[in-house]
This record gives sequence, C-alpha cells and structure tokens, in this order.
Amino acid sequence: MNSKITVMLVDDHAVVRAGYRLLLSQFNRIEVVCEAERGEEACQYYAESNPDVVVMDLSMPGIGGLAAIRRIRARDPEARILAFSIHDEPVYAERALEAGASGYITKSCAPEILVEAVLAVARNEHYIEREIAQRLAMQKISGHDAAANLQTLSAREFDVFCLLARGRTPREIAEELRLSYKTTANYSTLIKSKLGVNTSAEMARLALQQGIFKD
Amino acid sequence: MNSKITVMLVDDHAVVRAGYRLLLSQFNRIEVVCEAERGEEACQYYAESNPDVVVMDLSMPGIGGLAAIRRIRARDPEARILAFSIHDEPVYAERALEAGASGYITKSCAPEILVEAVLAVARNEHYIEREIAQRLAMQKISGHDAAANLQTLSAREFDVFCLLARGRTPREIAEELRLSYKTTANYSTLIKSKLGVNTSAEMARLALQQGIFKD
DNA sequence: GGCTGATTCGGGAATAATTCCCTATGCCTA
DNA sequence: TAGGCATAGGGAATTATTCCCGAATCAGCC
Repeated sequence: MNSKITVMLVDDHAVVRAGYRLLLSQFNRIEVVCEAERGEEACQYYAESNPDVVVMDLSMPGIGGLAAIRRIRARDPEARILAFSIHDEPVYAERALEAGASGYITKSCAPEILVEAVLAVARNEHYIEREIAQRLAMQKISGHDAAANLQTLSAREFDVFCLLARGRTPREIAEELRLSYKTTANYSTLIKSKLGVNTSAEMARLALQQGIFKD
Repeated sequence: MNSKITVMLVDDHAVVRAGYRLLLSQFNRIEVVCEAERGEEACQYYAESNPDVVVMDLSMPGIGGLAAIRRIRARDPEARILAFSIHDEPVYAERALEAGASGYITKSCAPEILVEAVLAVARNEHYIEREIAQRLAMQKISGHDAAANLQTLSAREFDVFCLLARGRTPREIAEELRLSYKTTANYSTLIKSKLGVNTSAEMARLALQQGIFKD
C-alpha cells in the first residue's frame, strides 16, 4: 500500500470542512476525495468513493453522525470512521464507538491530533483522545448511562422524577404527593444518583429526550 | 490602501483556527497576522497587532466572545469585528451586533461567505448571513413574547443562564467562566427571579423551547 | 407460616447551596 | 460629573442536599 490514504469529510459546516480539507492536504500521504454535509449523503458517497477513512462530525441535521456511522458500518463492516465532535463529554464518545467508530477526537484538539488520528484509523487502529479516554475509563468503573438507568427507577421514584424534571421542587412535590419533605428530598438524591446526573436541568433534558413530556 | 487586509482569528479550538488560517490565506488580499484562543488574549493582542478585521468565535471559556467584542470596541470604536458562531438562532446574532460586531455569520456557511464577510467588514460594511437576517427581521415584526424575559438578561447573565439550563451547577460554571462561586451563585438567583422560574429544570425547558440548544 | 428482598416512607446530623444584602469598580449616557 | 447598569464578589442567615439509619409494607417463594 504505497498509495495515498483517501479521506471523506462529513460536516454540516462548509467553512469548517474547507478548513479541514486544507489542513489534511498539507500531508501528502492524505488525500481528501469526498465531502458530505449530511448523514444521508455520507452513506451514499461512501459507497461511491469508498474512502479509507471517514472523518465524521456527530452533530448534524437529518440523520445525525451516529446514525450515519451505523448505516455505513452495516454495509461495510470494514469501514474506518473517525468521529470528530465538539463534545468533550465521554457519553458522546461512548455512543460513537458503540455505533462503530474507530476513533473519537474533539474539535478542541491540536491540528496535529487530527492528522495523527486519521493516520491511526487508516492503520486500522483505534484512536481516542487522551483526556476523553481517561474519563470514559473512570465512568466504566462507576458505570452509569442515564437513559438506560431510567428503567431502573421504581414506580414511586419515577413519579418524583417526572415532577422534578418538570421543574417542581422537592417541597412542592412533597405537598403534591402528600409525603414528608424529607422523603422527596431523599428521593431526589437517590434518583440523581441512579441516573448519573447532577442537576434537575439534566433531568429535564433527559425527560424531553425520552419523550416523557410532549413539549 | 493597496496593502493586505490584516486579520486576527479568535477561537478556542486550535484545529478550527488552523483551518480558517489556511482558508483565508488562499486569498492574497487577506493575511492572518494573529491568533488568540480566549477573549482576554484577543483584547491584548488586538492592541498589539491592530488588525483590520477580527474574526471572533462567540463561545469560549473565560470572558466569552461577546464580552471580548465589547471590550475591544470600548478601546477602539473603529474596530471591525466579524462574529463567527456555531449558533443559527437569531438571538445570538442580536447580541453580537448589540455588543458591537459589524457582522454575523455561522459556521454552517459556505467558505466563500467567510471570505466575503471579511472583505465586507474590512470595507466598513455590515454583513449578516442572509437567513439569520431574515429570521431576525421576522422576529422584530412579530414581537416575540416568550423570549421577552430572556431579552432582559444581560450578556453575562445569558452566559450563565445557558450553562445552568444545560445542567451545570453554579460551582462548575464558576470554574468554566473563571469566576468566584459566589458570583455565579448570585447570578443564578438573579436569573431565576428575572425569568420567573424556581428551578434549573424550568430553565432547561425554556432554553429548549427557545431553540437555544438543538438537542 | 416464615424468610428474603425490594419498595416506600421518614428522622438526624453534617455539609453544601441558596438567598438577601451590601460593597466596589468600570463603563456609558445624559 | 452624576446617576445608572453591568459585573464581580464578601458576609451571614436560612434552606437544601446528602448520607446514614430504622421501620413498615408487600411480594414471592421455599
């Protein structure tokens, strides 16, 4: 394999894409052969241009980056995809790798890291940004994944969860459910710990993501 | 003025900055003379290198892009600043222009638009991305109510609001924005009172309703 | 029946967060 | 140049949160 590493860029921001293209093109072992700005396009173009490496942004309109990763990998289990995201929360890396990405780096990284990661993924290696990898490892030990853990809530816990997510305070909930304020306060702590969140704002977002409320 | 247009890039993502530099450097009328990765740096470097145009990302740690715009304009009312943001919600454009930016474009735009905008701002013109301008205009006409309370927040208050709504605690926000924990705690109370909410969960729902986050 | 385990409910006490009030600085405008 | 905001934070009283604990209830199951 003496030929160049061919790369497809997937990012909904055209300027950003143009920047990466220039950045990668400085290395003559790398050639950007294709760009896509949405997940659907990425799947289609992948089949056509069959690049060695896909550099995939995760947050895009339409089917997101994760779905695109899954779809590409379903058709070609050998596909090597580098997730390139603005999010430095380990949960995003987790999802990307589960979906079939070979690597995960954030846009906060140094330019060299992007190149390094592309080369690593092209060599069929995994590449996860150092800091994220560490935080992921820490989480694995204490193990929590909020959405999955929603199911672990008991009936009563779920009642309290809904009200907390809707913006009620433990005091108000106690009155509404005719419980002691101590009870709801204790539930609040317990629920947060079960879901692996720190604030009621996170509960609200979780509830909305899970479609527990209509608005 | 036959000389080049000098540009300072401000963005906390090093890769992204490197990409823009390459992108802009393709046009020989433009020269990137300076980069900064935080608002504080931007203010300092502006005074030193005195560029024709500042391309400023809005979301950065420390003093955000808005504060940096304000600070630079306070010292040099002639400063020409192009806000360059990932947010396509009109409220962000509004705030940037209020702060003294001459233009507002998003990272979703085509590469040519960035160059076009830089050139326009250098000519002392205003440049607002078409779609954003239209949506801003529509909002002005229909005089939005729900967002009315949000508009009463000051720039800094809005920063803190966004982070609270995203589930950060005042402690975390203090660290992120390099403020005293007392300050963010006080802001938290003030914001809740201004918005007429009691909990961070309500803030999260408000923010989602207003489309301040996409997920 | 009696045993086990989960769920529900709440008290006590230490710790942390929230709130209200106040100060101080810088900047902007009248 | 005085007044008004926006910003930043200290002090102190009040509340909330958290962790640890005990008790009742109810289920299923030898």
